[in-house]
Amino acid sequence: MTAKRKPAPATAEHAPLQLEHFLPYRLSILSNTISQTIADDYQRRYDISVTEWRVMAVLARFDGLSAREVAERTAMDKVAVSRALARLVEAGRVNRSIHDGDKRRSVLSLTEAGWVMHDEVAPMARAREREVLAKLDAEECAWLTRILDKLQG
Amino acid sequence: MTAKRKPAPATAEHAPLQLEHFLPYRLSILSNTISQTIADDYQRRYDISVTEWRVMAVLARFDGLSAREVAERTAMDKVAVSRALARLVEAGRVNRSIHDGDKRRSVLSLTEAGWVMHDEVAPMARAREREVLAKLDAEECAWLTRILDKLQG
DNA sequence: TGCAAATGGTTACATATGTAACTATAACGT
DNA sequence: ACGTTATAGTTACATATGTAACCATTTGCA
Repeated sequence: MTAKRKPAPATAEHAPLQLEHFLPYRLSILSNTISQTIADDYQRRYDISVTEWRVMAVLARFDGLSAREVAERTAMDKVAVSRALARLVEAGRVNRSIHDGDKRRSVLSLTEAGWVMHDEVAPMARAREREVLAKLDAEECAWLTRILDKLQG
Repeated sequence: MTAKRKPAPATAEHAPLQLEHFLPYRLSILSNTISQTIADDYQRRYDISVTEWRVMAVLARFDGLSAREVAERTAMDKVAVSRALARLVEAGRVNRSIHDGDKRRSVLSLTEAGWVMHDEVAPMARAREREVLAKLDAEECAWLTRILDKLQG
């Protein structure tokens, strides 16, 4: 029977990565787990994707943005935003009109239905975030914020 | 001209999320940025995806795993692993044979070519991780590890 | 003016990913 | 031994995402 789970003989020479201690890998797992947990709350119920929800969240805060501005604020690329908007407008959650002085730009805002959905989803999202952060004490929370700031800056 | 960038009038009642302070969102951006930076180092050069690289990294450490065991160790689902393996075997980077006592199982290991590539990519990945962590001081690094442990546990 | 370059946005294509159904083999209980 | 159930892995389909090419409009400047 073949040897199993035994480190490869050549380990020392080859210095393989230890994925479970490798920051990019750990972040990726953590991020996916958390985002998916939150998305599970609303994806089925409202038939909406994470990217669409992000667009709505931005429009809830900043009324009248153009698609490009939405892209900036969500860190999505313009194609992804265009697609999300197509679905959101189709579903009657976002209103799209044309900018007065520039016919290329759209002017975007949530519809009444969009607001209704937003007001149901936003508290759920916040609650999930609290659940995650509940695993940390106040000091750890503060460090986390600080660390994220430094890593992203 | 339409008002722009002004918070929506109904902000108070609707309590929109502030994406830039929302943990799941921040993690997602950070994780994607870092993973993509590393992937840029090898994707073009070796024509390999992040998932394929992860499979190779695991096989570099644990010789003779089955596909299911690879899936466990990479936190990928079995379909993703199956697809990654198909490409890796095709490209001559991974060797697949059948388990002695169980014809369902595969027995996987890196080929010589797989090792060569591994030995070029692994140091680059580690170097990128160091670049990221260089933004933090020793204390912050220690907290980050501790926080990730708690969030994932 | 008027024409090249830039910008906002969409479309088209290729590739990636998730879910469910499927095949083959093995394990289990009678 | 034998039918049921579980497991390893692949295939098929639908959906998502990234890249490049594209149209329309606007800007900059000769």
